[in-house]
Amino acid sequence: MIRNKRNAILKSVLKLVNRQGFYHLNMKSIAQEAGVAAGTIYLYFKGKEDLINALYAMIAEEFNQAILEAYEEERALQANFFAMLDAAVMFYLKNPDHFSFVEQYTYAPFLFKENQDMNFSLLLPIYKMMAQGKTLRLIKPLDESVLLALIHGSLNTIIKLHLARKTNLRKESTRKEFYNAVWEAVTVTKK
Amino acid sequence: MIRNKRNAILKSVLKLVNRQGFYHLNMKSIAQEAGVAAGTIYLYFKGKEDLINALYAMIAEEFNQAILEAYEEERALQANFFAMLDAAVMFYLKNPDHFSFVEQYTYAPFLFKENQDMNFSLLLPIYKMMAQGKTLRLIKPLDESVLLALIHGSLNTIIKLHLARKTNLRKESTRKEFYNAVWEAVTVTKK
DNA sequence: ACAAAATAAATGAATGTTCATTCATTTATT
DNA sequence: AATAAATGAATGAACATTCATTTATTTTGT
Repeated sequence: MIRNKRNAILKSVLKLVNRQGFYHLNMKSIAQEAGVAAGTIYLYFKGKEDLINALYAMIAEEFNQAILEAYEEERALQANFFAMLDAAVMFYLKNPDHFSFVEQYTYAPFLFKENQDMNFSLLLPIYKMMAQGKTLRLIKPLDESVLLALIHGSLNTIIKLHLARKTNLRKESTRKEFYNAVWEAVTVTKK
Repeated sequence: MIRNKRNAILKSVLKLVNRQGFYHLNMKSIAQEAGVAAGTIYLYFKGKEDLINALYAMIAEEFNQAILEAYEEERALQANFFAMLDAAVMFYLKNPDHFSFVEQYTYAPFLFKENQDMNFSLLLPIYKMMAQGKTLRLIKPLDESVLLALIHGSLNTIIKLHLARKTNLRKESTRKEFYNAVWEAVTVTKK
C-alpha cells in the first residue's frame, strides 16, 4: 500500500510533464491527478526537486533493465547491437511519456544538481560493446565521443521524429533501416 | 539607440538562461543585467514569452546565415557538406550560449507555441543537399528521417559533448573525424 | 539661437496572482 | 488507546506585469 501512493504520485508527474511540460508542473495538480492531498506528497518526497529526481531515477532504472535484458552473452556483436538498439527504441515507443520526461530533465540541467552525463549513461551497455568491437577491428577506431554522437544522438532524434509523426518506427522496415544505417556508420567499411 | 536597448535585453536573456536556466529566469534579473528598469522590457516586448521567442528567432537567423555563407554553388557536394557541417560546429563553438539556449528552447515545447520542427529546420540547407545527393546516387536512399537523425542528432550530441569537455572540437582532427564519420554514414558504400 | 511646449522613453514601486510548503486537525490502522 | 497516515486551509515568498510619475528628446515659435 505504501508503494501505491508513492507510485501514483510519480505517475502523475510523468503524465503532467508530458501534457503541460516542466514549466507548468505544480504540486496541486500532481496531487489532484494522483488522487491525494497536496500535503501527502511531502510524506513521500522532500519536495518538488526530490520528486523529479526520484522519477528520473526510476525511469533510468527501467530503461537500463530493458536494454540489458536484450543482451545475450553468446550472440555475435552485431546481433547484440541490433537487439539493444531495438530494446531502446521499443522502450520509448511503449513509453513515450518516459522519453519526453527524460528529454526535458536532461535539458533543464540548472534546475537539478544531477550531472549531464546521466542521459548518456543510459546507453552505457552499448558503449561497452563498442569498446570490445574496436579491439576486434569490427568497429571503427573512432573517438569515444564520435561514437556516442552517432549512436546516442541519432537514436534520440529518430525517436523525437517518430513522436512528432515525421516517421513511423512501428514499421519494422523503418527500424531496420535505421539500425543498419547506424551500424554502417560505426563499423569498418569492407572494400 | 533604440536597437541598443532591445539588444541589451536579448543579450541578458541569453546570458542568464545559460547561467541559471529557463527555470530561474525572471524579468527583474534580466532588467538588472541589461541595465534597464523592469518596465522597460515591456516597451520592447509583449512579455516574457515574446521575449524568448524573439531571441530564438534572432539566433536561428544568425545560425542560418552562418551555414548558408559556407555554401558555394560550384563546389562538389562533399565539399559543401563538410563546409556546412563545419560552419554549424564553429558557430556553436563561438557561441556556446546560443547552443544552450536553443536546446532549452526546443525541449520546453509546451511553454511556447512554436512547433518542434523549428530546431530541425536549422539544418534545412543541408537536407536539401542530401536530396540532391540521393538523385546522384551518392547519398544512400534512406528515409528522410533517418538522414535527419544521423546528421542533426549526431551534430547536436557532439556539440553537447564538447561543451561538457568530453571531447575537443577545437582540434581540427577531431572535427574532421566527426565529419568523415557522418559522411560515411550517409553516403553509398563503395565495394 | 533659445526657450517653451509637446512628445517619447524610461523608471520602479505597487498590485495581484501563482504556487510550494507547512502544520493543526482528522481519519485510518495497529 | 496509541500510533501512523492523510488532509487541505493557511502562509508567505516569488514574480510577471502595470501605470503614475519622471527624465530625455524633438518640435515649434519667436
